[in-house]
Amino acid sequence: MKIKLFLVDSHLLFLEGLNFLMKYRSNIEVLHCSSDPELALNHIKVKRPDLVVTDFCMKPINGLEFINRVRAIHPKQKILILSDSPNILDISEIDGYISRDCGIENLIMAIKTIVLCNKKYFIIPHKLRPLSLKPLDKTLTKRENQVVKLLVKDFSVPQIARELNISKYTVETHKKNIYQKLRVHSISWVS
Amino acid sequence: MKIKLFLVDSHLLFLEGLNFLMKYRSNIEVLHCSSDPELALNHIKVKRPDLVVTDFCMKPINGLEFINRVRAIHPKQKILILSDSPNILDISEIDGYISRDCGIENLIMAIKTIVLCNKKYFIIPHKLRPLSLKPLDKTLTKRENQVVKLLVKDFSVPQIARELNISKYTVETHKKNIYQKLRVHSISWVS
DNA sequence: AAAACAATACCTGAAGTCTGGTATTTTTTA
DNA sequence: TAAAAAATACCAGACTTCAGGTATTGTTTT
Repeated sequence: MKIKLFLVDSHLLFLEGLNFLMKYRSNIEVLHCSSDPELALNHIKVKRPDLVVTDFCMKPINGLEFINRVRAIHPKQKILILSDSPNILDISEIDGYISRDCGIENLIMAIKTIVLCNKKYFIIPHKLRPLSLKPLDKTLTKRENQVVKLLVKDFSVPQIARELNISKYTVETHKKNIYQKLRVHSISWVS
Repeated sequence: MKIKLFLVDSHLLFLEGLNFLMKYRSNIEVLHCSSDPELALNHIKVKRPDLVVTDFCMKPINGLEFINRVRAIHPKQKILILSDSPNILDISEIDGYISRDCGIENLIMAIKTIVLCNKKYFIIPHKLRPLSLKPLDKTLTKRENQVVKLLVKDFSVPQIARELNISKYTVETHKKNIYQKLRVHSISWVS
């Protein structure tokens, strides 16, 4: 019985390479492979993978939102984050984290550990800061999402205020709320 | 006659996938494939690829330094940057830039355009800011490199001062010089 | 209709950043 | 050895960030 996988990663080139590796260098089956998390969410309603392997920094929905929405469909779905940057991440919410610096053997090891041994598997790089073991109970609002997207693009508060046609004080409030919700203390922890 | 390539990327998993794709899905030959830029520099002394395809954010030497050192060996070596983050980048120094978001067909197109048509090929994402068309004439000193490495890890000036056992004023001076040399105004333009 | 949520706006103080300086000591290179 | 480069240290002013508030106006949801 083959392990069945979903692959989600905004980096198409990475995704194509990984899909190809899985096909010809492992006995793992890729049920669905997409650079669009929305599309992946549609497919997960009908196909049940053993594991979802996903990037964290994605558009248009970020990793946190993606995880939440996967879990809204299948609450016990196993998820492995495959990323390389400092993320908002609550490690109690996922089944594993592995860096892009790792090799394919390591990834396959992670997948097998999670699916076959029913264990969690973490390789946490220096830049990653798992901030809390409590679930992030609050999700960002529409406006907060707009603000966070500009913040990670390195827009300053006055620039965001101009962009969204609101007061700089409002932007500061949103920023404050975003930090509280995501339990971070600087925007570099997000991007 | 096959196009001969060097692949350099710190993300081993990405590299392995790409190498595999090149082998079985194109008639491009990968002469050397490495996640260690130092190692690649050693090999480029004896093997002459048509094109070096490389990441920009690398350890222990960054993309800028890597390009400089490749050019010190072969001044006319063609170089294609394959990356995904906002970089210090002088586009006049390289032959192409392509994002990881692109597909394999796009990458192959870029490679062929550069090698066979002898043209430059750029797909510049939103986050990338090519800062100057003049070459960066000054390289960072040893100490400045130590500082910049901590800065991109999101260390504050006081933290760096503690880490390196020097005055915060010294760190500020280094930071100022780094910004001037790299022609940036914020550390987020580097990381 | 009442309660909860979302979006807006303003204030303050402590801390940090950035840019403009000056200036000395140590190390490297010509 | 003399000159150049690197590393060190300090100052000030304008500005930004972060965390702590308060408070009003819409918009959903129960």
